[in-house]
Amino acid sequence: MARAGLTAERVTIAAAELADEVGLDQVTMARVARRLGVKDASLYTHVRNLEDLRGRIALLAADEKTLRIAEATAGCAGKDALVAFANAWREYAHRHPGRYAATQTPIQIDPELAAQAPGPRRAIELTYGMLRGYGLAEPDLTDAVRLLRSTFHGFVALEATGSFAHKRSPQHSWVRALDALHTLLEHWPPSREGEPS
Amino acid sequence: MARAGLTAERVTIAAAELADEVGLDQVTMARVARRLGVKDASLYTHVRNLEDLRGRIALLAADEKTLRIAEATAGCAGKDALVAFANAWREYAHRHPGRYAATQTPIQIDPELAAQAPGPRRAIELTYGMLRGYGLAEPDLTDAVRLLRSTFHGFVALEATGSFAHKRSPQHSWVRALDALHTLLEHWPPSREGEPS
DNA sequence: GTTGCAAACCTAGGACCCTTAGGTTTAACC
DNA sequence: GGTTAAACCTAAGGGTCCTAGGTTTGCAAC
Repeated sequence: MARAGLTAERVTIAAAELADEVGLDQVTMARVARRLGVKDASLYTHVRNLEDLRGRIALLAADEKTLRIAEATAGCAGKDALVAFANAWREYAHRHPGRYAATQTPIQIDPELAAQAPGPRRAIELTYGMLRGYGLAEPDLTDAVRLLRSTFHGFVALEATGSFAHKRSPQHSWVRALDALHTLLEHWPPSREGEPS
Repeated sequence: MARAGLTAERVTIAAAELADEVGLDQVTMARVARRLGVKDASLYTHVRNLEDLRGRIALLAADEKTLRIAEATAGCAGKDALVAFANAWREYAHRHPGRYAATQTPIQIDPELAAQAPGPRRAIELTYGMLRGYGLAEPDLTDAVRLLRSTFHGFVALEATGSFAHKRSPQHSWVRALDALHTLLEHWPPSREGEPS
């Protein structure tokens, strides 16, 4: 019988495809093995266990998402960059719900493996770069980055759980949210640190 | 042997406690049963299956969170209301990570059961009420509500997954995010609907 | 108090999954 | 061709979910 020619990466990709198709919690060793035409025990040569596999999906997703954002924002600045960044983020989450869900799990990722992944570091650079035009300085810059990431992630997460009732299209609210965030970045409130609250 | 006197509600509460202690994905029929001093098969008299139980945890959490927010915002207005609302949200997520995580699962909740839960409806009322002072009209009001919910949820979700590196305390960023959102609500950008984009 | 009954709880068991241990086959290299 | 490391397998133990069907319990009505 011809050998399947597996590798940790191919197993991860199969698992990621499965996650997008049937949901992350339906990603099981047995199911991934069946998709690859292999017995489940054979996967343990390439992947430590199910938790490790989930972590690998998360890292793959982070890398892919970062890449999409980098492509989308290349050459943009100001509000164009903000919109491109945000739309790339949301599109990735829509297109790959299972992969995206994997990024939401509390971290249990092998640190050694994570160190090799370029995604997270690059994502930070991209985000800070996108905000360069708004003229913020630390620590406001970090606060603004966190606010943006929170809003982007929160929006797609709520969308995914069906938390937006149907009155108004999420797409409309999304566009308006980006308008609002742009305005906010242009009028970032001055810090009152040190003052009595 | 004395009967345990279970009910769907008591099973749900035991499961919710377990979720907070060991994580939502560790909440298993067998484990809940052990905690209640009962065989796992016995739980099926009160709860349809594991998915149903998860849905019940989510509804419980939604109700509890809404209640905390209602208590916290009672008598507040303007920025005070915003801050009280947001802090109550975040504190609930911190204090009950497992319950909170349950609210993030894609909905598969029994509609009949969900209809009985007062949480979601009340939460919407509270959120709109909190924004009353900012003088927004529909559809901006809905967009603003969605933006706030996205940011609140996104922030605590990213916090929970350890996505904020340790450079700056999340608490600082949170306070600044609330400042920023308050400013934003006071200067909500005018709609340009109908204009060419 | 006795009887009846509905619900609570149990045992038994099948199907699936995760993971380890150890054997066999493949492919590549000397 | 022979050696070797890795890929892949079978076998098996233990855990989980859930159903089917039997007991027991506690209440309520006679």
